Amino acid sequence: MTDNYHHGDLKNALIQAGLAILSQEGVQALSLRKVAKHAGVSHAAPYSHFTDKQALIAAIATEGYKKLYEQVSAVAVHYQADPRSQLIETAWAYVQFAIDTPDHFKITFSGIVEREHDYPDYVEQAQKNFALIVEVIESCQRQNILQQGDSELLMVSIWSGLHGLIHLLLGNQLPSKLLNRVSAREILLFQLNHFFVGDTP
Amino acid sequence: MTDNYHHGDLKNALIQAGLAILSQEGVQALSLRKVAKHAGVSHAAPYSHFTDKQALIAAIATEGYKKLYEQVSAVAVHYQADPRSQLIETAWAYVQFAIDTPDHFKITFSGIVEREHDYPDYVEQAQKNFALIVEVIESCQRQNILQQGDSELLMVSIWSGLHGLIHLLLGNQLPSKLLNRVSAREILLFQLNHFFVGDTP
DNA sequence: GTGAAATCTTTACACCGTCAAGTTTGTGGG
DNA sequence: CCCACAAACTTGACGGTGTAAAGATTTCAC
Repeated sequence: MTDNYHHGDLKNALIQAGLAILSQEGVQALSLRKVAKHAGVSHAAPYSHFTDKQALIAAIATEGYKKLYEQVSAVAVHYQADPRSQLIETAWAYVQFAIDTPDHFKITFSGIVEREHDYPDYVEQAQKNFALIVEVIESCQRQNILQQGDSELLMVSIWSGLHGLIHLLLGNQLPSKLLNRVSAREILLFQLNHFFVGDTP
Repeated sequence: MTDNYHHGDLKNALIQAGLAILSQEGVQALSLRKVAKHAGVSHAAPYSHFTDKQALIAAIATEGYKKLYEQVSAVAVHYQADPRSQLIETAWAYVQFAIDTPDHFKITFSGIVEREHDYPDYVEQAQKNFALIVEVIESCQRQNILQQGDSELLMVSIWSGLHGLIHLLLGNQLPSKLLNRVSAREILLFQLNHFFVGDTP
């Protein structure tokens, strides 16, 4: 083995290299050639494992969903006994993931998927995350902490608020005037409060 | 005048060319060279009017904010007498802008602005839009349709829901199962209802 | 062991952003 | 009037990018 051929687990190494570049130089700097160089491999080597740059991005995005699921589900288990805290803290886990690794978050939710059939792994992980949040919401509904009715509609509404907050935060589109006054967590709590029964305006 | 030099209003022509490419081929295909060719000009000509590709994008984004302001303020005036409808319809105008010209919307809200000082026009238009929505919300507060208190905090919460919904819509990240059941407008109304006083869960 | 399949390299091409130098055009001061 | 100067635009070049094709090397099934 000349150390040049048959890296061993290049596919995964490329994903990890992509993540490293993503966290060090941001999403703008993520290129196939740079990923390849970072993995110590020729610039066309990635094409043995990914049909496309899109495919690499999809794999990185899938990884993002997996990591997000780990963190969110851990929080969900921890607050199992208290559905209200469970909803708040799982939502907060989303925000934290976005703040900690903004570029990974951006890629994960950048909407790479035009045709869902192209990246089944990605779709699977997305649905898994979706289902997890729906479960949290349904457990809130069972305890009458959230209103009864279409849990997916409720989920999308709450999820939208979450995503919008993150998107505005990462895009520097919230007036710093406001951010000096209230923290991201306070905004999140303020948002969520409008959905809880009883805590209404 | 050989028709080659001194185009007349190249700066604006480049922005329009960018918008054309954006609507025809999407944000991925937007390149300086293609914009230049589309305007019938050499590939380096844009550098006489924009320091950067970023600067062109900022100009296009600024244009997006202007167009958005026109549409939203027109709706705001139309529903002046009814603050509740005013909030609903201005929010819906946002969603429509995003659905009608998704790539222009994406660029406008892609968070190009790292240093706010770089593109003062962009920041100005952003703040103008922000202020407009805050006004709508404050007029709702005056009529006790929305809760009293920090209007900017309230605005950011509602705005987050709006942006999140749009982001998930444009990113194809809402389950089609749900979208077959409820329309984007119904999701928006469902969201907004949680903020109105009296219409509480 | 041998041939086929998988993995990786090399080469090549078109496109991209950007810079430097040169060319053309409009303009204002003498 | 004209001419120097500034602004607007072209040309050419550089390094980087995605990706396709062809060749080299290794592994693996038979």
